[in-house]
Amino acid sequence: MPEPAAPRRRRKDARPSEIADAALALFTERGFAATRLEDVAVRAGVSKGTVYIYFPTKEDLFRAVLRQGLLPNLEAMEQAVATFDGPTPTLLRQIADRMLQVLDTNLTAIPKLVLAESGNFPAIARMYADEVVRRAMQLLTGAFRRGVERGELRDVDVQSAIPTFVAPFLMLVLWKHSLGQHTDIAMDPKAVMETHMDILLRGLEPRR
Amino acid sequence: MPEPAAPRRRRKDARPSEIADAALALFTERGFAATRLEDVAVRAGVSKGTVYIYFPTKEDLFRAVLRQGLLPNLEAMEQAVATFDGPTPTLLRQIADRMLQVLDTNLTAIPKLVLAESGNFPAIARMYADEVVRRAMQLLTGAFRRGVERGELRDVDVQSAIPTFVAPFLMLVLWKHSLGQHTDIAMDPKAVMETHMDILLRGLEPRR
Amino acid sequence: MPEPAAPRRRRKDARPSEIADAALALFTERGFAATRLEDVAVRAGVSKGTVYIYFPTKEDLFRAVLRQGLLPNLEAMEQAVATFDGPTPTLLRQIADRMLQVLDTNLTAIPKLVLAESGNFPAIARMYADEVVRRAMQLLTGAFRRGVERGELRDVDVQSAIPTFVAPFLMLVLWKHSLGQHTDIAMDPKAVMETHMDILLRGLEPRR
Amino acid sequence: MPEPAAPRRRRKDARPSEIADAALALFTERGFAATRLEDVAVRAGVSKGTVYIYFPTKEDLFRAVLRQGLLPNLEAMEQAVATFDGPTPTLLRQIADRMLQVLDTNLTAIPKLVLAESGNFPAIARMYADEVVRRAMQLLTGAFRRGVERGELRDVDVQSAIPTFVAPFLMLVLWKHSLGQHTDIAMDPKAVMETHMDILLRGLEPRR
DNA sequence: CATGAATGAGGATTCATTCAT
DNA sequence: GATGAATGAATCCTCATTCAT
Repeated sequence: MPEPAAPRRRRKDARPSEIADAALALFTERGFAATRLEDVAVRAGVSKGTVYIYFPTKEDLFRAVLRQGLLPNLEAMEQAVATFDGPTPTLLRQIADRMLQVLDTNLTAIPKLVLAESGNFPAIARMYADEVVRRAMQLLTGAFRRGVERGELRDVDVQSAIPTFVAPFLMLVLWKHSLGQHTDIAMDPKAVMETHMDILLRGLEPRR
Repeated sequence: MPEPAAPRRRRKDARPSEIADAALALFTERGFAATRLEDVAVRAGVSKGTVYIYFPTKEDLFRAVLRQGLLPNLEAMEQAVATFDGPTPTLLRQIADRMLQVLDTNLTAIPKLVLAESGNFPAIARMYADEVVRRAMQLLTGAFRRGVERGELRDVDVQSAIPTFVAPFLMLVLWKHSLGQHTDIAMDPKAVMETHMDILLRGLEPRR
Repeated sequence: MPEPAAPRRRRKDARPSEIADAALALFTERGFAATRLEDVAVRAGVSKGTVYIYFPTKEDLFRAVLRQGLLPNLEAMEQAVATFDGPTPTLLRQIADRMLQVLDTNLTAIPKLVLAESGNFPAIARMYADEVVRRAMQLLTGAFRRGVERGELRDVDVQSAIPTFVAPFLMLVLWKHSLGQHTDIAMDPKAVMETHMDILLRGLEPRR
Repeated sequence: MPEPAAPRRRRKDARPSEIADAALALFTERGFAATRLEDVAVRAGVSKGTVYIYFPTKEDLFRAVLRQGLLPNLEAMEQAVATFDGPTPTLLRQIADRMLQVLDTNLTAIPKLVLAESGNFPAIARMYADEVVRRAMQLLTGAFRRGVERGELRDVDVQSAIPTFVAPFLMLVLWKHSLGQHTDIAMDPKAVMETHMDILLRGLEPRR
């Protein structure tokens, strides 16, 4: 029968998201299994028990972490694409710029996390594939098709072209959260994306 | 009363690599922390104790897993590039083909593993970055530079162009070992690489 | 701007006993250790913190639970026996009837509780044995002895005969709070006590 | 990553039942919830982990504890009753004697345990009620009916008479494992059962 | 060499208890 | 007084590691 006491903070109800933020950082850094709930608590500035007030299990915390902040961005992009009106190459550049901005965000930790843990959480993998990957692909497929239809892009197999477009971005994202932390190999996001778009758009230029 | 000779185990020395293979598969699937030594043992068809005969600790097993099989391939490629003699676009296509072959290999599990665990094993991350990534980049940088010098490729920032070249392959590799297992979203490696090379080479074509 | 008087809580001082009642019910059902203070609070319709206003620790609550309601009944019986004036068999029947009435009371939960927790609370076990069991035995011993002296009961070893008299009642009490909740095996208290008294009194009839 | 070692015993495969014995003792003494697995381990002379080799969860251990040794005794008694051939009062005395022997056994701990935990384990309560209580009642009902039919016992409501017969025994059993441990109130099993059978059999004597 | 029973440190989870509001 | 968010000791359970056979 315990009996001690202790101080306490008392910060509004930002608690849950503070905890989820801390968890996202640690899960990304160490992986889900290797992260101790106590470390999450410490990083969020609360006690172990407090984490359990908001998240019944470690897995629930994991789910909450993934829920926060992916869809919003995707929706914004979908909106932007749907309402865009100029030439497709410009649209693609805009998307690339947007990605570059997201790179500075801690949201980029999520893909690495999903990738690393998909084997342990099939349900989450499925959810992510369906809700995020599929939608992102549709978004891009739409943009590409638009370009082809308007005669602004060469008539390639749109479906297969998507990876060429996104892969470098994904690579930057993963690099940032893995090897990039441990080596001095240069990987300048801005330069990479610029060169990438240069090559890609030239490679998609319609034949004269 | 003599006993019939019991059929003893064959290939006693294949043991270590059998164990490492099993470990690679499980580490990739579940991550290092979430994989139990016992499961590795079962998958390798040996007992828990036997694993310890060959690998003093779980981390040693991890290191052994990573050691097997990456360098050899890289060296072969370096050789191929060094001795290649035709036009650079052809060289790049050959490299891409080679990558496509590697995709069917269980070696592709390694990048995912390194990516997922780099946070927990900085030394390994460093090693991988230096021994594999750096070398691969030099290899490709060399090929690109050769193309530029021979007037077969446009004069782009070679350093920054590498990601555009490799990222789709990396993406296929990671997809195969993560979300690809849990969704029916199509991702045909052959088609992807073909379209990719098509766009890339066209995008790198020197101006006429 | 005056606010309408909010309907405040009535019976502020009924609180402690309401809480003790809730605790008795839950302790009996699940045992002391398996009962969470929070559940007691919920059942009593108050908050966790409120329980602590009245009972400094869980163990204090336990003690309070046991204190309520045992002695009063015992005293009443002692009084009844002391003042009874008719034939002893009738006295014994009256005692049995009284027991039967107590059976409908939630007081019967206490014996089960004491029984289950005596290992964890030796002090309470001792208290219960001395204050309740011993007194009850004296009470009954007195009644039996009176019967023997008045020639209304056979001359048996009074001390050893008590269990024969009370055990069926104890059994009904325990049954009610344990297996009786989970089976459809019939156990009709009235019939049992009737048959019991019939056998017992006949068995104690003095020889002609 | 732990790394220590430790000595080890190596006692045949009595392990499981040794552990179950230790658990029975502690569960009875303190209750299921209040017993720590570690204490069971210590008492059984093994380590915490070893308990889990044989019993996946604490609840499984609980079930195993209950399984051991109840039915065998019941079956033996059923056998004895079925083959008995003399006068019914003698049969009843034999049953009582047998109970008295069981009293010295640690099997008597089980009823207390079931009683205390039935609220937390309804399934077990049901099982115990059906497999043990019901069978025991049938056994005794049979014996009583036989007596009535042979004109050796008075024609009472057999069903309701059972409690009068067994309750004192049950009381001795419970007393032994609860208050009996904490008080000096005398409760001599032999004397109690003797007086009990004396009263009971006289009370059941058929009218001349 | 191979085995798998045994060990115990480590981490997830629960809940009695405190205290700012 | 009442509340319930916060705390952290206590406990269940897991699994890397050891070692007698």
